[in-house]
Amino acid sequence: MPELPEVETIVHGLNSCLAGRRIKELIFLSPHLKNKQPPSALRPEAYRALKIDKIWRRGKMIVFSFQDRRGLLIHLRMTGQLYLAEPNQPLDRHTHARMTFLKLRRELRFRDIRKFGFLCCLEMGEIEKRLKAELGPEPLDIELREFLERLKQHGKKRLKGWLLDQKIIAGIGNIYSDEILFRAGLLPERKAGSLSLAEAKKFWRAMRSILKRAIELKGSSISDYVDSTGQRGEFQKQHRVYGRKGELCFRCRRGRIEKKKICGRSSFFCPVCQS
DNA sequence: AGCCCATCCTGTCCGC
DNA sequence: TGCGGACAGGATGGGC
Repeated sequence: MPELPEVETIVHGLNSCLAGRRIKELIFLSPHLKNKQPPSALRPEAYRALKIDKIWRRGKMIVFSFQDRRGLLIHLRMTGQLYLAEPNQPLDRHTHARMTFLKLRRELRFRDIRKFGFLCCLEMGEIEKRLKAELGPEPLDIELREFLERLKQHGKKRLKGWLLDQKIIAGIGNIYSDEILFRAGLLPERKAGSLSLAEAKKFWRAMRSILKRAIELKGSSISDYVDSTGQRGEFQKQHRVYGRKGELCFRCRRGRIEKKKICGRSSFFCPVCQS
C-alpha cells in the first residue's frame, strides 16, 4: 500500500504522539504475526514498560527504537495499516497486534488484510544490520553524482525496475515510479544506462520534486489509505499518469495514457511525450 | 544480470 | 443478483 511519502506521513504522526511514551503492553492478536518472527526475535512481553525513543523510517521500513537497544521493525507491504485507535473501537479479524501505553487512552493497532506485511520484535543491532543489507540510499538524500553512478552500475535494468529495486534506491513503489518517469519524460522501458547526462539530471530532479510534493500533501489516498490519525492524503489529485489508462495526457494533450505490464507491475505512461 | 512468473493473502470490481 | 476472473500501493525465489 504505502510508499515513501505515505510511510513518512504515518511515521511523522506516530512520532509526534508516541515519542517519549512508555508502553504498557504489546499484544499479538493472531498467530500469523508470531509465525513471521525470525529465530532471533524477542518476545512481545519483553517490551512491557519500555520507553519509546523515537519512531522513524528508512525506505518503506518503519522502525520503533526503545530504551535498552530494543526495537520494532515494521513493513506495511500492500495493505498494512498502523494507526491510533480508541480502545472501544472494534477489533476485526485483520487486526494482528495492539500496543497500549501508560497515561494515554488511545492504543496503536497494526492491521493488515492481505497479511504480506510484518512487525518484528528485534534488537536494534539486528534492525540496523537488516536495513543496511536490504536498502539502498534514500532518494531525497542521494546526490546527483551517486545517482549517476547507480544508473551506470545497473545500466541494463529498465528504468521502471531500476526505480522499484529497493537495493538501488529505497522507498519508491509503483505509483511514484510512474509519476517520476512521466515528469522526467522518460519511458519506463528505457534502459538505465541509456540516458544522456541531461536526461539523467532531469530524472534525478523529477524524483526529488515528486517525492517532496507528495510528502507535503501527505501521500496518495487511493482506495482506503489513511494515515495514523485517519487523515487522507491529497497527492492522488496530482497524479498525472497512475490509474489514467485511456485518458488524454495532461502535458501534450495528444497522447492517451497507456497501461502495460513492465517488470511485473502495471505501468502507466504517455507514449507521445515520454521517450 | 535481469526478466517473467508464481507465490504469499483477502477484497473489490467488472463483464457476462 | 450471482459467479468467475482479473487485479491491487510489495517483495522474494525459481527458472530461463
